[in-house]
Amino acid sequence: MSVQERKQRERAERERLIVATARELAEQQGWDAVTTRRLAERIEYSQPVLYSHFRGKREIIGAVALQGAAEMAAAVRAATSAANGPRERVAALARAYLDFAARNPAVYDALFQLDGGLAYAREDTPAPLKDAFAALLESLGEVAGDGVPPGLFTEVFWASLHGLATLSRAERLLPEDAARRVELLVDRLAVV
Amino acid sequence: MSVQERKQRERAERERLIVATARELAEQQGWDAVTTRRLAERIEYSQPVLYSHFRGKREIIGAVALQGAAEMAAAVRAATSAANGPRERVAALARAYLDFAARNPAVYDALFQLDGGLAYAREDTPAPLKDAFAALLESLGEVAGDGVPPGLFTEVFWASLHGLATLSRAERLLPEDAARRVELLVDRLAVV
DNA sequence: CTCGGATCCTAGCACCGCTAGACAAGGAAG
DNA sequence: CTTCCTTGTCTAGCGGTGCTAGGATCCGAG
Repeated sequence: MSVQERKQRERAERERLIVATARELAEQQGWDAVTTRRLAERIEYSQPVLYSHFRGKREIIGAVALQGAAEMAAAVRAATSAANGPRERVAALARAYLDFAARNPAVYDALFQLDGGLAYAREDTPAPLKDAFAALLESLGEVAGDGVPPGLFTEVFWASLHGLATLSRAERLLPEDAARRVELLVDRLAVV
Repeated sequence: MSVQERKQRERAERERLIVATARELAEQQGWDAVTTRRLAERIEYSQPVLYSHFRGKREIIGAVALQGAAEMAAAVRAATSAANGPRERVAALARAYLDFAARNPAVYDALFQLDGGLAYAREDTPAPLKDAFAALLESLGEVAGDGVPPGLFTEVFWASLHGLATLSRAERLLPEDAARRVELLVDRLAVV
């Protein structure tokens, strides 16, 4: 039995290697550069090995996305728990979110721009995604304002952050005003 | 000379055909289905003809984007000019923007999701793009609030709309709350 | 020691964006 | 009228993509 266990362990280890390598490659050269050939070469296996772990490239993107969702949730919680008062907590959340998106563009793309084959905003949404949304909701819910459902408010605030994240990275906004945009957004949206 | 003029006219006409066909194909089956082969087949010319009009696929996307920018600007202006009062004008703008994005997903992608080789938020930004931003600014500037630069406010409001547009189309938001999200956004961001 | 299943690789498919080079049409020059 | 040359278009092909069929090899079980 021990032999099978070892093999399973090795298999899981290789799967981690695939995901980590895909993420690394995407972060270095963009997702376009993550081809099955290059990925296979980097992990020092042949292409078909990838398909024994994942159905296809899409699932690999999805795996990176799930990893990223967990990290983003952690980053957001770390930032909010270090802040005092609802207003400052929301500002910290916004900064942490945008900072995560800017520092991990490939992961952010995997989460929200590319098709990783994941279901969002549904019952069968994977746990890490639900939890990332929950992390936002924890701090945003307390500034939703009277009569506004926390979930609805979180969706709006999140969408605004997402818009800022994607448009500024695509160089469609003036780069020098980034901080002031966040200030304005928090000031207006959050009810304190 | 008349012969050359006729040829120029025919050339311009064919270029319009290429852009229109690319847009149509993208709207029907998504941009992934817009391959140079399929596009060439649809316009009943061979592939290289495309490259005598555009540098490559990216430039074709850019051409669709410019066309879309003009239409979006017109749609936004039509909606705002029919509304009374700043608050209602902004609400009409938001609805028109999101409606345009929902009705023309491929064009919206060409504008803001894909790489069409266009420069944004710069001096050499093509006129239609500048004008589309101007169309937003005309109505949003009057609700920026004291001490907030209209351009900055427009960027934030636009980013929020963009976030709502992309996330809802990617099915990352609850579909039934679309209208309430817009209400909330306008209520909070606009100073009336 | 042999057998059989698991594991992995080579080779290849159909498609992609893009381009070199052949070829035909048509006006200009002799 | 013939020749030439430009202009326009096409066929064919290059190197790449995601993905897979089928053969080889390894290794534990009996």
